[in-house]
Amino acid sequence: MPELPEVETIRRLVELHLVHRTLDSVEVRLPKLLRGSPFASLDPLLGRSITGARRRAKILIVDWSGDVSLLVHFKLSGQLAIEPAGGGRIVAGHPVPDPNGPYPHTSTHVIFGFADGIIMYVSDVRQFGWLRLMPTAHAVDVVESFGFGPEAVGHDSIELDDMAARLARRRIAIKTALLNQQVMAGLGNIYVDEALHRAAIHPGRPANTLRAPELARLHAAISWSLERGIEQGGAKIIHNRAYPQDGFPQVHGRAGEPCVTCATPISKTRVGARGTYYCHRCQPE
DNA sequence: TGCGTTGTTTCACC
DNA sequence: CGGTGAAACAACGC
Repeated sequence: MPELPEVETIRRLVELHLVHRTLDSVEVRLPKLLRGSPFASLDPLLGRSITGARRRAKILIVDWSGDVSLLVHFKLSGQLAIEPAGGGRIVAGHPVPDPNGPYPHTSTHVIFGFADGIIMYVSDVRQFGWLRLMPTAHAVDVVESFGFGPEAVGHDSIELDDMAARLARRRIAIKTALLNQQVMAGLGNIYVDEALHRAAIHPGRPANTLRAPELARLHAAISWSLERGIEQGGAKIIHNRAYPQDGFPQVHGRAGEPCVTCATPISKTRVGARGTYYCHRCQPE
């Protein structure tokens, strides 16, 4: 479930709490999560400190002293929790299991122990995520090898004309096109539903049939939905229901709840085999 | 208990 | 080569 806003939230937490902290211990309880990693363990990080955290698409890049970088993909259910020196716990990413319960738990797979007693937990209920450790010089190449399109939000995000050109050569459903990270990078199943609702476009519309005003609305709506998500520190969807009530997300996970625009009950359907929420009145075929 | 779940890859094909 | 559509895959909770 972590999409761009959740990963960006995690990135900011790492930057805020962990930069310049030295790693005293690391325990990888589920080594298979290092799948595809050039280094088979995280031990090379011991004694090093975090120098910064970057993000490209839904990939987090944590840079360490000694010019090594840790790439993390949270996939469906990855989560990061930090217990700062002063106590308490800050959690971002997937909201399950209960962030207020005891840690580590059965889905906690990597535990980082930093100086001053700061602890960072990487948890993943579905175990679909991965971590890859590599020289920093390789990190950008590895990320580029995924062929991501421009970022969907931010200072260097995709421009309207570029987005229009990319969509013009596809006749697949607009929702499916927007989920393709090579078209643009960052949207997932939650925020794509939010953006299409905001832009009043039916998720099944062939991408190449959108007209100029619709493309302009969509471009603005994509930024809007991702920015709202970042502001809020990510979306909270538990068992296909959105929280808090009457909050954001406004559409995804809200089947049967009233549309914020017209009060029509939100519908649930499938587009490209993905659960899709929309308002059949605001977003006609 | 088999189904639902999503981000991503793979594959056959045009 | 690039787009399409469908299937597959990861593994768990309910």
